[in-house]
Amino acid sequence: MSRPSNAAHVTLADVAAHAGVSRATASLVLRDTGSLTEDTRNRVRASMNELGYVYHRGAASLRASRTQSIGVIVSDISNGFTAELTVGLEEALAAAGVVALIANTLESTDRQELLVRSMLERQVDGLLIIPAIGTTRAMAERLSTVGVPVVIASRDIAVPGLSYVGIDNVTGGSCAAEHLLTHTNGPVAFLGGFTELGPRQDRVAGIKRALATASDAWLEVDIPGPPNGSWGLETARRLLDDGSLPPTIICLNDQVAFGVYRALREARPEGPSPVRVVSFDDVAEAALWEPPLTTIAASGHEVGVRCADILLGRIEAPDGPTVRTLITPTIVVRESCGCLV
Amino acid sequence: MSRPSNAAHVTLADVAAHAGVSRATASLVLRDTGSLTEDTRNRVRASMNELGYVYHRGAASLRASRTQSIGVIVSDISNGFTAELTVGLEEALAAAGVVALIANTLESTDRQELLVRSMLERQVDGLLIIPAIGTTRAMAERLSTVGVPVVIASRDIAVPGLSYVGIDNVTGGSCAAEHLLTHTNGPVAFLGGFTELGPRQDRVAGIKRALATASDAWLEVDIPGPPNGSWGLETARRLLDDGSLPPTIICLNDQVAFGVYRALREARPEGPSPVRVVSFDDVAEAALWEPPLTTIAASGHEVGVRCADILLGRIEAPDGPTVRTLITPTIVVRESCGCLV
DNA sequence: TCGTCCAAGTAGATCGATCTAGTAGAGATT
DNA sequence: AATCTCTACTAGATCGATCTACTTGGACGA
Repeated sequence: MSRPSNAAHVTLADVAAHAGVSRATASLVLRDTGSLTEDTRNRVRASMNELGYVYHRGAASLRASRTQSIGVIVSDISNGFTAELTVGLEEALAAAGVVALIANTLESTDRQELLVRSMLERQVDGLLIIPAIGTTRAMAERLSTVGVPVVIASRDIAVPGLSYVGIDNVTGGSCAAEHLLTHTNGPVAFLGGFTELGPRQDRVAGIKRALATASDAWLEVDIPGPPNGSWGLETARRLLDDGSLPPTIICLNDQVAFGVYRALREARPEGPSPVRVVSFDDVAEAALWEPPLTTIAASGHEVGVRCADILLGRIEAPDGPTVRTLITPTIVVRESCGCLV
Repeated sequence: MSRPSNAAHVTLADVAAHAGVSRATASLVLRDTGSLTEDTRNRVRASMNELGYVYHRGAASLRASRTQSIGVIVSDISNGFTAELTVGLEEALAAAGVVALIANTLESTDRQELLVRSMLERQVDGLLIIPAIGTTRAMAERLSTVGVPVVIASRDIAVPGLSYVGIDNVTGGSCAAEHLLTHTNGPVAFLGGFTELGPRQDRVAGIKRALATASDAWLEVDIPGPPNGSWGLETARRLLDDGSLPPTIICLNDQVAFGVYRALREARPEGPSPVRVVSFDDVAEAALWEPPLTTIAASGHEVGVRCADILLGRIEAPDGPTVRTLITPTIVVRESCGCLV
């Protein structure tokens, strides 16, 4: 190979000199614009390959208006829904030749502010944020003045100037409750989720709305908590000890439901419990669980694609309107709700 | 608020003028170097705040050697181990003031090449890559000439000039098999994983090594496949139909094990099967599963931290040696292996 | 033959920070 | 008094691409 890898740094000027054209012409080749003969383009491209030229986007961003990148700041990438969202986003952005640069706040608002700064320093063309817990309205308002389009995902903070894409959790919640009402009644529990976040608030609101239509069912237990299996396990254990766990349970997500089932098995090792459980998310394990979980599925992928569409649109037309989109979830009926047994 | 948000763009020159100093001085304040009075620093910082100055890293990267960012290119961010790895990495980098820019190849080598390019165009100070399936040695060799330190994680491609951090899967495999040998014998199955990837190769190697020490146990079934639950379910169904599923099963990961258990439940709805299963990863659901999974746990977090250390070290000392680190996994004994029942 | 138009390409200023090579002035040393 | 050192600060070149405003040479119409 004739890779001149010891040359400190190959610039467009080097390429231009090698190809016998001016820097301006080489630049036109890079951006596939201007009127140049195909022969010139090929010669320049050949020189780029031969010299191992690497585009210097920082230098370009001094004059060009776009960097073909958007910043993605998520609260927790290890959350399955979030991961799925970024995949949908990246797929949709790839078609437009835009790269997503992802970073994690780990639910720290300090880190969130730092990452927003950092992304803006890198001249991203747009910003997608899943706000960390504790993000205040003031912080969100500041985002509307950063100079690039911003989309908030998953956790709603309604602020003028910011677009929002999320799941219609009110419908999700009522959907869960309505399904249970078709074949059960009595006290209902809702377990998990942080009260300061939209998803829990909306799901509970939807559940209450649905239960209000029935005279013989009511939300008796409503306990907030972390959205994971170990919290679900501990909490269900405690309620079982008290004898205060209703036989109808709606869990914030599948993870909490897994924990609840573990507690039920500990309490009754001899066989399945007669509880009815509905949860949210439909992670991969939900279908494999014993019993297979009835769960409210929402497509993170779809949310991601929608975010990409909005961002690309607003980058194209910065004065366009901000958008609010809710993706409607669907119920996946399996066995945990009790109706197929 | 006195936010002059309509000003097109605030530059260091504007800040300097506002604070009554030169651009050079303002730059020294930014970088916290040089000898300046505390009074001058404060005055400049006040001007930055007042004018809403945003650092332009692209411009800086024309002259400065560092961008305080490293590119992270992963094959699939929705994989729990990968997500955990990025979290460890980001935590360790944050302490050094370095930002990780993460992107997903979705297991496409084309996209991988594109993302490597894109990261280099952005002048990242280092690169962490979990190679996509199908990454050739030639591709990896090209990575050693990119001019910044590169660390390969998880999927080993031994190439001079590249560092590697991964899990000691040979030990993991032999550990799984040795544990099973303490209370079972006969035919063993290994299910899942792509043959072209190191993790499967190494785990099988470790298993074979351990089984070789026993006269009454052997690897009878060895089927590669995607590392997910639905493949595990289908494959176990097929083997059960054939009557060729050994009662001792090692699964590539917990997901595959979940699928296998689903198939077992379908086949014997009346109660638990007498199989012994060990898998890898110890995802959150493993402890909640019925039966709780015995699994080989490896810390993605630890791998991420180690990668950060190596990258930061090599950025500091570019001529330092490349490093190869293996993190030793540990077995988490629960009930699926049959020994606690 | 002249003027116009167009395709193909270029020179040089420019973006915003950083770096080099200084300067001015105060205090210490001989 | 002359020299040296040190602190605090600065002018101007510079990084690598892009953009504006040209030039050049040929084709075409009248």
